[in-house]
Amino acid sequence: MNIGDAAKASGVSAKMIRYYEETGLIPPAARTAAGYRVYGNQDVHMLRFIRRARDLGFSVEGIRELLGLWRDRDRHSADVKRLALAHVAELRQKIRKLEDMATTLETLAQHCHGNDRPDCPILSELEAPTYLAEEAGDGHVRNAG
Amino acid sequence: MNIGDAAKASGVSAKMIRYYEETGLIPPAARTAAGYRVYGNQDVHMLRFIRRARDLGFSVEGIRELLGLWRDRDRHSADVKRLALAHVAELRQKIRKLEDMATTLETLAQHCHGNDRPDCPILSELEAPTYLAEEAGDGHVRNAG
DNA sequence: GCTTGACCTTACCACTGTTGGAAGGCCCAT
DNA sequence: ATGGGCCTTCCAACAGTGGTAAGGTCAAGC
Repeated sequence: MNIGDAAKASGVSAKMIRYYEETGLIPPAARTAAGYRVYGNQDVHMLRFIRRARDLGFSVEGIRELLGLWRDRDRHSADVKRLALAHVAELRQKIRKLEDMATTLETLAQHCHGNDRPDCPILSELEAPTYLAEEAGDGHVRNAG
Repeated sequence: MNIGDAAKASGVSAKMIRYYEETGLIPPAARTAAGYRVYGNQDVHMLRFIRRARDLGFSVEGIRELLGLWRDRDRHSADVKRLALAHVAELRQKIRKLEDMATTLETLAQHCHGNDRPDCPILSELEAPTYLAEEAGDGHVRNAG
């Protein structure tokens, strides 16, 4: 199977397959005399595994660890679980951050008349934080002059 | 004021200030005879504006529009609001995606014994989707086998 | 056997936003 | 004039993907 077929079968683009090989995420594929990469069903299986891990938001590094566990028949499911839960924690943290942004902005937008006048609390906020105020705990310089 | 002072005063790193100038987000700074960039209070003001917009998750492109509106004394607050709300929608979409990932993974992890045995539903899932099924739309479980 | 076209190869560039470093110039204080 | 700290530009890197160029290869048709 050539790379194009493997790509179709796995849902990972040929581009990405080469990239994963180059960065060592997957072992180098066998080659034909002409230099074409050759893949078997086992490889497609692995590629699919990778794609699903990516769909779950794992980074390439995370996937690397996951793959190691996957290949290790003597793995402990505790290790897999730990990896997954750590990733969930990361995800949740990102979500929290994004939600803070969204709610702040939404509150601001609610207070914006949204008409043809120029005055807008969103811009005011960006000029000088009021709602945001003390986000990163660096004290209170608060527009000293 | 040199770039270092402007950086400290605005919370945008000197590196980033140069980058923003290079990419046209901000106008080229005035220069001394020696080529040093020179900034005034107005510039620091703008830099702070940018930093806050970034803190709210706006992309550089979004900030570019925001800045345009900010500078436009004849702006309509409706335009600002529209921009902000569009960004909120993007944010919420990202959040939803992330949340889907997190809950899926969490569910999987709950079913994982997390012991020293190798069998683990997380890896099984990555091998062949069951919970995930059709990722982007309805989360219909298809365990037809 | 030759052409065509689809596919493959490597090797770059772009994007997004930020950080880091290197090599050298400038400014201020001493 | 020397030293330290700031400034300058350029180059690389991160993650991950898309794109493009220039060329080789394979399978088919005529």
